[in-house]
Amino acid sequence: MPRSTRRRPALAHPEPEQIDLFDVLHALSDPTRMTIVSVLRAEPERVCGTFPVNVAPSTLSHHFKVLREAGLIRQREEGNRRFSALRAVDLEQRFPGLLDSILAAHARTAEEAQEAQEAEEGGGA
Amino acid sequence: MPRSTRRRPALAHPEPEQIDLFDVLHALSDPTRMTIVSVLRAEPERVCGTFPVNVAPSTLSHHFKVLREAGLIRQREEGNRRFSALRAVDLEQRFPGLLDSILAAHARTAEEAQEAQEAEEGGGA
DNA sequence: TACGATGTTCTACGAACATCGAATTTGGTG
DNA sequence: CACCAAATTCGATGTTCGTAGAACATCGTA
Repeated sequence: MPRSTRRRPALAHPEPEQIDLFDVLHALSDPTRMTIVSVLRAEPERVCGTFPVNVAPSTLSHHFKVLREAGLIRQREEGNRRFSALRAVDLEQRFPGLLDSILAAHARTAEEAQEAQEAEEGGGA
Repeated sequence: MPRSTRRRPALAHPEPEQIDLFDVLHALSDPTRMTIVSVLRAEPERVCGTFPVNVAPSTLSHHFKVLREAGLIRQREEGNRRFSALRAVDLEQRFPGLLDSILAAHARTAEEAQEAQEAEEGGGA
């Protein structure tokens, strides 16, 4: 019996057909969580502590839990670290086109925010 | 100066470019509001009190306000009644494909709920 | 074994939210 | 004018949410 694995309770992930639309929309209605998902779309996996967000570790842990229980990300443990990955395939199967259109909308919003910031720095300072 | 119109303050609607993605997602993360939007997609306009939702009038009024301020619906007054319409064109311009994919996802969810109910009535009773 | 790093759980708190009932405003109609 | 209908605003209530600090668990390593 392996002693070094699964000491903590296994991470709960909903099955693809159990993913609830309202949970997904609620999860993505928070900027911090949207950032996490957005970053995760560009790379296969990432360690929890390396996301570009300004919140306390406990808060970040809470957000990961919300995303995981909503079915948006999958988390696996490796030693001390925890890797997160976007469940893009499962989400595409469950709600085709949904994630893409939301992330596209967010990318547009992010562009605007950046342009506004540049305009402020250039003209306001 | 017409006395019979615009006694109450004009209804506030955000411009298309002011529509915020997080406001939209949050607005649609509530089942009652999702139902309103879903119904509104199928017809051009509808009177407030005729939506198939089970909440008090004051609660419904609150939900309409959330939807309106998020930019999802447009409301106009006609006499005593208030008509609501989906801002499909504005939303498509602001976030292309977003509303369609969300409503498609909701339609799929609604189908499942109906099937589950039928299965329960047929096999469980 | 002791220590540091990573991440979680527990607890708490203020803000926001969904809900309702009562009172109010407005408009149509007898 | 009196009354009713439609919808809102206001006030209150209980819940959920986002946040952070403290304590705890786990792992790798000196």
